Amino acid sequence: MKQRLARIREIEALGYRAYGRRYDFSHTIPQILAEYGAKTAEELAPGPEGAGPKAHPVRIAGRVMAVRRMGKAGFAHLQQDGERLQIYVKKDGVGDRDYRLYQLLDIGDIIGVEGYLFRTRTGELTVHAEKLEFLSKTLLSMPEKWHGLEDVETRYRQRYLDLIANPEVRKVFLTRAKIIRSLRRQLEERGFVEVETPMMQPLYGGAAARPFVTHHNTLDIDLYLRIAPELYLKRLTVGGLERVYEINRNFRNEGLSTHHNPEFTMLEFYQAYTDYRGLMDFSAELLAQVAVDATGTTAVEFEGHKLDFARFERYTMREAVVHFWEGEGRPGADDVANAEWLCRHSDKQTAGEALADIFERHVEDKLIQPTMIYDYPVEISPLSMRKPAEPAFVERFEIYAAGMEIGNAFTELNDAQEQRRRFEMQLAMRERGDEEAHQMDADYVRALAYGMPPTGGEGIGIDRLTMILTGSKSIRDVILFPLLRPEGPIDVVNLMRELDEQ
RNA sequence: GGGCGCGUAGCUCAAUUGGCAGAGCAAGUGACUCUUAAUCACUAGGUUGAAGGUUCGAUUCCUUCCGCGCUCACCA
Repeated sequence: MKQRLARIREIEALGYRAYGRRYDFSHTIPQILAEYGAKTAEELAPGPEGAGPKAHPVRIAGRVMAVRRMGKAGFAHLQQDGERLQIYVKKDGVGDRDYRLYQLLDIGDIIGVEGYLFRTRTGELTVHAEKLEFLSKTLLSMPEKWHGLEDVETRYRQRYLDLIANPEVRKVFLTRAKIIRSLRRQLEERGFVEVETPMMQPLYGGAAARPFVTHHNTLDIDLYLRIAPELYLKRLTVGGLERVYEINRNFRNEGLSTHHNPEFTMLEFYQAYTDYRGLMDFSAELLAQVAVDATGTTAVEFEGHKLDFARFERYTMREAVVHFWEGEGRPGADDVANAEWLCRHSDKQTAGEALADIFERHVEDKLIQPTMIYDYPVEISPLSMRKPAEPAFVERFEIYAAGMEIGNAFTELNDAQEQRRRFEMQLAMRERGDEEAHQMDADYVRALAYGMPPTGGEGIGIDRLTMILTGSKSIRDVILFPLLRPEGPIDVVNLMRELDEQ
């Protein structure tokens, strides 16, 4: 770093700014590659009509990623938007001052180059430089040039380096943006309105999870970071926003794993006058289109499996247990409907909880193909409507792919009296020590008491969906800054202070 | 929280049974006006994650701690 700080003075002595200002480029590097990438040397060279040697003048800017110097001339690669273009700098071509600047370049510096396009002897599209401008100095050295940056911890902590060094990482996050854009566009086309509801909530609800707690000083109250936006969004359907959605963060104070980050992004949407059957059909359409928008096809590769979002499988939870059971003691349809059999195969208290438990242990990780599992036990679904013919079950389904849950949806319970009873059931569970049981949300019950239209609601985990559509096996690879333990002192700053004092 | 594994130069990695801590890239100096993992010569770069222990001697063996990864548990 000492050398590089000294180099700043050399750059300034030549009359350049080490930290430049505005640079009006004529093309981005990807634009040049797209526009001229297919042009031959002859097409770029001065034409017979006398187009002149500067037929294709360009001004570009980018980060220096490689330099090859050969005495009085040399090459460098500039990177912008994840793509690289070579420049050729010849002492005769740029003059002594710019050539001296070229000799001072470090890998990682950001420069502007004005010149014209040509092809080298080996055929690479290159900018023949005529004028250089210095735009920003790097004080630290870049990751190694052909292994890139591989240390997983550094990649997560210093994501900017990961993005510079590993172009495929950039692609993952661009795909994530496409997924979100596709969902927004499809929802907007169907008349959904995007809203924002509180992330700091006096009562948390809408899911079973432990919350983060924070404090508001002036009001002197504790607030919870939301575990789900659900109850607020349904208040809005009461208010006549019949199609609403929200894409934003939820926070759950739980363990970290390759499938869990404490803050994660959910899409939740609510549509009045439909039910879970309507949402199953809608989800299949929505996700198939997202897959196309993000990857160009409905069939994606994940961990060696071909997943086709154009072909959703559907099973009831009970069917799934029968169908996917492996090994000894495979149950029949009558077994999974039998409370005694269920309780014998789980240590849960009720038949419904036992069924869900058995499903999670025997089925969930086998749901590789995109699958919808429907008809859930009422015990684990305090906010969904019961099936009229089967009151032990609710009109709920979850979407699975690659062995992960990526969505959860149900016909919303809009009977205020029944909702009040369900909350009281949850309160009883809470008193028995279940930290994750729902709190009574009196305001929500009051909202329902004004009448909510029959409504279907759904949540889709954006991070997990992105994992599947980008082939990422850890959720940390699809979150730019995943939660890590704090790093401790960063000695670069101390070094900078010492060098500054000298 | 449990189990397994990893931590060596800025980066990517070596180091035999416990016997002088190394290479490539990056960096510095010099040569070179079409190179592309540029090449060639030379130079510098280390608290081997931390602390303790065993030993004549520890990157190597032991203990504890720190950080990270995988995995199990937890997590509709």
